[in-house]
Amino acid sequence: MKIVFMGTPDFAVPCLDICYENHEVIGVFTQPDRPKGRGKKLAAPPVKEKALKYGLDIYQPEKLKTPEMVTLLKELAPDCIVVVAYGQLLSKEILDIPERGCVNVHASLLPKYRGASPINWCIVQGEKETGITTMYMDVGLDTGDMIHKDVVSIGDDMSFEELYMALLPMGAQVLAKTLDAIENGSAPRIAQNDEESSYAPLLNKQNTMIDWHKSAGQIHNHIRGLNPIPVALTTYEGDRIKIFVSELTDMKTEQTPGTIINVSKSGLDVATGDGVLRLKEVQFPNGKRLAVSQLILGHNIEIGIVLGQ
RNA sequence: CGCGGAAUAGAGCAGUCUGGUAGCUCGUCGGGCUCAUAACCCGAAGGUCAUUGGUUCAAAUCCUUUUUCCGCAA
Repeated sequence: MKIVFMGTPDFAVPCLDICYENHEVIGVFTQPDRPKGRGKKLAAPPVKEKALKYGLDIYQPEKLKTPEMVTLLKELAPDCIVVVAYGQLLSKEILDIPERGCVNVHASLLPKYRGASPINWCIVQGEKETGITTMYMDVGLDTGDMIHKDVVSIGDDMSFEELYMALLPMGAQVLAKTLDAIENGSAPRIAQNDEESSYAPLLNKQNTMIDWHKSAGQIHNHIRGLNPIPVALTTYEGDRIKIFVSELTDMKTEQTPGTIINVSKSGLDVATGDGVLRLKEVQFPNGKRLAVSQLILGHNIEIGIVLGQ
């Protein structure tokens, strides 16, 4: 099939590989280069880097919903448009262009966790399993009819990073299966049950701060679901510190939530709204990400200090 | 040149403001204690104080060049 591929971050790259290997990619759409990092350096999205290696035609429109882009896509005349974490919505006009429809790869078991950060939210909410869903796109946000679904289980201490690495190749596998089915006309159309849907909003600075009044289990999920991006935050004596890894304990306490009740090589034991959570890996300002056993060699962490104040 | 911070032993840090003997906690090595140990005791090795130039009798410390790293903001 002739495919137009739309995608931007790392997660979309293996999907581009699959399209390139099994089909004819006649155009790649990705977000424009943006100033990134500390200086102001212009950085190309990962999908663009890979498309350049393949020598594919690259388009980076600021806005996709323009008459020029619609005309361009009509001229390209793809059989199918594949969208993976592109970052822009497609209008009805564009959705109607490819004869075999527009396919989206989404990193959750739809209709749950529609939206921008499904992988993070699955862990934060303590889900036991998640997966990849492919669907025919419609004008809604991740609301189209589903095609294929693959499931992966989530371990109790699995971090976002680990789950992400598991889903990365899976996305490409499911996409490959889906494209084959579309090509030979055997792709199902399974409507989503909106009653069961939930939404995974983009994570921002507001919801990365740890609320120590929650239970140890909830905070543990929060920390591992945000590790390493965008990472759970709290404060220590006014300094913002990042928390990467935590561990559940059997301990109980009546201390104010956030209070450091013990410091050892094993970690920082912190009181929560329900139970005690042991912090294993943290990062202080100007410092590197450190295991607590390393941290306490040079930092004097005082018992009794209350985090998050 | 978006804003700010940092670079000191293998690791994590103090010392810099106020220039004057290179320090702490770990780790490593040797020895001791112990039924034994990641525990405890004694001892040792290990630094061109990131880099360039300057000021000074004297620079980790003050001024300056470059590089790298971190946080914020995007």
